[in-house]
Amino acid sequence: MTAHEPSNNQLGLRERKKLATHEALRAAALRLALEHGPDNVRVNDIADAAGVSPRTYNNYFSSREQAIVAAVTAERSLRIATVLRNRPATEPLAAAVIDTVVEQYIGEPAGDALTMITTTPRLRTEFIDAVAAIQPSLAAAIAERIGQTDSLIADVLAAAVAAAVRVALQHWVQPPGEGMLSDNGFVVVTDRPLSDLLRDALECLAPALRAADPHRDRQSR
Amino acid sequence: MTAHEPSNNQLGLRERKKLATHEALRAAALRLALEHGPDNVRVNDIADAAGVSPRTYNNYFSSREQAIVAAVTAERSLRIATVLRNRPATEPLAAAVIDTVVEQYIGEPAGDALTMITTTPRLRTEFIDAVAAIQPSLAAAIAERIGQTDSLIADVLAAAVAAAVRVALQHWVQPPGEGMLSDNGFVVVTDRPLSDLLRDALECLAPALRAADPHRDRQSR
DNA sequence: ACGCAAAATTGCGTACGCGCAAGAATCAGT
DNA sequence: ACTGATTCTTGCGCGTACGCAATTTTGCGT
Repeated sequence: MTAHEPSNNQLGLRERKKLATHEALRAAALRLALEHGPDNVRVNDIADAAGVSPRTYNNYFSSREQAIVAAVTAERSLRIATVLRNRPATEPLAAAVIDTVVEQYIGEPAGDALTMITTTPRLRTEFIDAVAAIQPSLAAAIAERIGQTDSLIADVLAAAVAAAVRVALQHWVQPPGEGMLSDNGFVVVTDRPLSDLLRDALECLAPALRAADPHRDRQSR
Repeated sequence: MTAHEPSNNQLGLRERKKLATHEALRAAALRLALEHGPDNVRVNDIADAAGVSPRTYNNYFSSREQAIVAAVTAERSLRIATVLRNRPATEPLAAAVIDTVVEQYIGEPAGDALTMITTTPRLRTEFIDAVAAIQPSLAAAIAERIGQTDSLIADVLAAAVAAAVRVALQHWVQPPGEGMLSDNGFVVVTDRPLSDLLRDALECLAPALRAADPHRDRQSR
């Protein structure tokens, strides 16, 4: 009898506890970072607040900043996939992907944490790397839409989209020229809003997305 | 005037020393890794062999593996840019980029070190991250070709190309996911050579490259 | 209910990443 | 050549990352 599943959930107790500590660590990391500043919080404190040992922390996160950023990026990855799946199947792939991604990065519910991230260099780099986390779920959603068994194409497109988002974020926090240095380097001197940068960046990839779209009829530009 | 241009030589003594220690550290890291195995070499040993302090090592490389990988990836980044510039200007952008990139990743002169990298997990991830290093020089070459003043488009395309290379490498080193079953129940085995994976991955982005090409006339394919 | 296997947590020890400040080397102007 | 200003190097110290092995918890068969 292999079905010994707990009636409570379809997930074993083990997995639930794992997820619980994961969530606890994320929440504690974000809360402490917002309270005392991101540089004045030690791994020991986070582990303490989550009720685990510091060693356990490193079983879940490979760096201190990763937990803080993960709290913000956590569900954004999954939301992109689900939102993309709920788009009408008749919609062109390019438009669906671009609208979905842009929508997730401008409606900021975590505005407070977002400014902290963009103003702390260590968190910034970690955050920019974190957009790569959307690749797997995005690739799955794209593969589902184009109905391909070969995962390479979907992975490449998802990775390209993630890369475009990353570039847009880099251009957002850093104006490209070195001469544009403000005296303090203190942040987010944006000549253009993030939504514009995101749209322009993703628009570059639209032709590639159209080429992979199985039901591309005539799609206006 | 804070010009960094000594009249004596093309490059000041300061810069030359910097480059020399950089090169010494790379060479020492690669040599020691090949001799004693990548896990049996300490930062102290590398710094010792290069004649600098361990602290100086971290002024040049942010991680231990980075030096080893940098020894292999070092000039590949610059070679891509220069090769791309030497292509005939009339050639379509997509073909030039794809051919150039593929060409740089299959003619392996460092076959011995390459196997060490692909067999060591820590080095593998570092190597896959290292392909992102081609982005700046590639972006410069692309921007030069499309004659755009806006760096965003060139950056996005370069990042997308780098991401495609990264995905191809990931598919190369990883046997396909354990659950990769097609609808017929056949396992999709991607035991294909790296050059094929690279071409397929980059071909996905070809439409985007063509769309950005200023003199795209009639391009076959 | 019992017991064994798999897996997670934890303490410990070692090595790494990096900020800081003092010292040395290098560069520009006089 | 002298001088002051950058810039690189280095020792020191703190906090982090991670392998290892012992312990505890959970999963599953009997």
